[in-house]
Amino acid sequence: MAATLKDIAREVGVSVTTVSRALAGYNDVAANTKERIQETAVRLGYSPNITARRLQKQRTDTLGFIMPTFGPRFSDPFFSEFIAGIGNQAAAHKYDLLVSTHAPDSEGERQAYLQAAKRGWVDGLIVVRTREDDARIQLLCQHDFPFVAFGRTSNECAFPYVDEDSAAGMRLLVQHFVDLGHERIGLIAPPSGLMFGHYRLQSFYNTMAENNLPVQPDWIVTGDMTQRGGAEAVAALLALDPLPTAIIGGNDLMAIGAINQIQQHGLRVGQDIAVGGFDDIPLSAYMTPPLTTIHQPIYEIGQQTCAMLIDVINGRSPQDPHTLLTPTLIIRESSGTATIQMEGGERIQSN
Amino acid sequence: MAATLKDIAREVGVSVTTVSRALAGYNDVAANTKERIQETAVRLGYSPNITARRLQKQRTDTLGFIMPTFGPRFSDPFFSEFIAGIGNQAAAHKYDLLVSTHAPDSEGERQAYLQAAKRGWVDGLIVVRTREDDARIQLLCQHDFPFVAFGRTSNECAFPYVDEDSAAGMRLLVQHFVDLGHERIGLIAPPSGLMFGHYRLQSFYNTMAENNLPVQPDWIVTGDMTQRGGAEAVAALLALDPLPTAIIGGNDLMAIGAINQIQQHGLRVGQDIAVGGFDDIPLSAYMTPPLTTIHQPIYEIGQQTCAMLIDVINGRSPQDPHTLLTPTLIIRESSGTATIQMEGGERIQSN
DNA sequence: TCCATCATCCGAAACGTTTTGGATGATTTT
DNA sequence: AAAATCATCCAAAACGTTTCGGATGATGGA
Repeated sequence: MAATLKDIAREVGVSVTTVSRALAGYNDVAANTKERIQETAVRLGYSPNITARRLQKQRTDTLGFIMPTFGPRFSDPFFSEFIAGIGNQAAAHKYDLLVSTHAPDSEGERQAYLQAAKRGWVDGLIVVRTREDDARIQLLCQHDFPFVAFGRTSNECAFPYVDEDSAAGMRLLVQHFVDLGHERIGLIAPPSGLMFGHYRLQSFYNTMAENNLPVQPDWIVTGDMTQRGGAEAVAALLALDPLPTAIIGGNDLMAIGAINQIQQHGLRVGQDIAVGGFDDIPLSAYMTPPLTTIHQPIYEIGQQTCAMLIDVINGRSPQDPHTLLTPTLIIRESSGTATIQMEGGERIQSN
Repeated sequence: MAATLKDIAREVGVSVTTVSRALAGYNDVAANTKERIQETAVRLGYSPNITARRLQKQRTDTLGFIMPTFGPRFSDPFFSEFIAGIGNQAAAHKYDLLVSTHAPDSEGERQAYLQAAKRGWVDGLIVVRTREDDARIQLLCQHDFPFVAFGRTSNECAFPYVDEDSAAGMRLLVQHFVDLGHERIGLIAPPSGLMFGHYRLQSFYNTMAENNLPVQPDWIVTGDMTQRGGAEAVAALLALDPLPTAIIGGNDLMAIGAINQIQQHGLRVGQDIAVGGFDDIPLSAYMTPPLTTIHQPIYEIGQQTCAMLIDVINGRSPQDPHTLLTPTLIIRESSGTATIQMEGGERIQSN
């Protein structure tokens, strides 16, 4: 149906080789033949068969991204923004983006990574939500398959990554609350096993300790990164006596779920209980009260991760392929600066 | 590097053809040769080269999805859920999913569809957020390229689609408010040109008319489908005198933005002003107050659209490839049933 | 004994591209 | 006039797979 090089060659009365070289811009084709070839190509609506080209070039010009989704029904705004970031960057470098979804640590996920690591599916992979002792990363390292991760891991193998400095982010947030006079701070932690959760948890303990504040085990609960998870997890915190005066959500979604529950309990967020989150998803500014949170430039992270992967694929890996992004604290009303500040706390500004 | 059919053939001492046929399960290969071939394939870690297979079979086993994104920074939870829906369905049928992002109606988008319509990139496309007189659909129809749309359009060409019955959804919502006693209802409409916005707008007018309620032109404003857009657009409504007593957001994101602004103005949502949305994104249940909205089963829509596309690609197109999903009304506190109901309004239940 | 049938195998072509390593004349240089 | 250079072209191989149309030899029936 669609025109091929052979069709053009026949039409112009020249060999397939010449057509190929003319269209590719080589200079060993006479100006006027080149012109005739180009004219015919346009007339016939020629467009190269990408599959054939890929077979010949032994590369797919395609990047892979396997979304870790919890359950079929899911909707984390993180991913649409992240995909937009890698997608646009990929397109800018003439790469396609192949997306598939699998439950984290499932057999299906393992299979997907295994298939990807075999030659011919994609040229490289982007890995997100790294886990402690991450089986995916181990597998890719073993197969020497090009990939870049968003997030670090505890595996020993060296690999390129982009990561946000979770520890710094948590420190900003905890210190913000401590400076406002809070001493009992609850944490809705991400599920254990997630690397960034690990960093955040550690940093939570550390920052509290630096301020000579004790941490009750009861103050730490775990949620599954969804609003529902946040709402469910915060119940345990609201049952404590004395109540925590501040609660940190492991991500904005959980913080939003927590806010909802706190308000259902008749407590005022930002006055009775301060709340903070992580991510600065677009919605966080439109909560009532607006959510204090740690800003993550998700789109840019996607771009950088993708750009680094393309470098790796083309052998242009930089000497230190590790980017650690410094997060910023976005102070909004949910941390209650308006009220508590008057009691003598000093306001911390981010930059 | 990776093993090919030829490697196995050499190892076993048999032809490439035989290896291919043995592995494909044909019955013209002796049982014991088949066994030796399989054993060797495993030992060599053989996995077929997908590109070569695609070239030979003249199909890519890949579906395409071009996300219409407004601006680089964007994050509509709709898309992560929708992608999960089509992605899982595609995987179930051994299809890959190619994703790219383009601004709606941009030249880049046109190019992307043009390239896709040429043979060899993907086997079929999924089109979302259909527009009135949709250039993408026109182009695909012209090229006779397989696709399924989520949403209808005003183009005359016939094509398969899945759509939600926007008119019915809007009717449910408006009638709900009317039944609660509201007469001045504001609408933050989706940008003009979007087909579902068109249906919703028409249905808004119709339902108001059916209830013998006038509609002031001032009551209709337009937002860009983001929280920010909703917040900005609602300002015009809040400047009216008399104020609308109910406001409908063209989607949940805009409704949430509107709620935020209404509360900033010192008005109580659900008491002073009722608010409704569209989509029932997971977050809508966790607003304060929780958002009354029209539920869209986005994940299922993704699945159905994808399943239909696969049917179309394989020539199994059903006689009537048009699915219209009936939406349901989810009543929550933002429509103020708790208070206004006491004034005599009758409560409408969804099912 | 001869022919048909059957089980098993394989050569070659095909998919559409890129690339290698020249070939062919014409033009320039010596 | 011979040799070197140059511009232009192309045949064939290669990428790895599937499939078409037999080929081969063994087995069965007549």
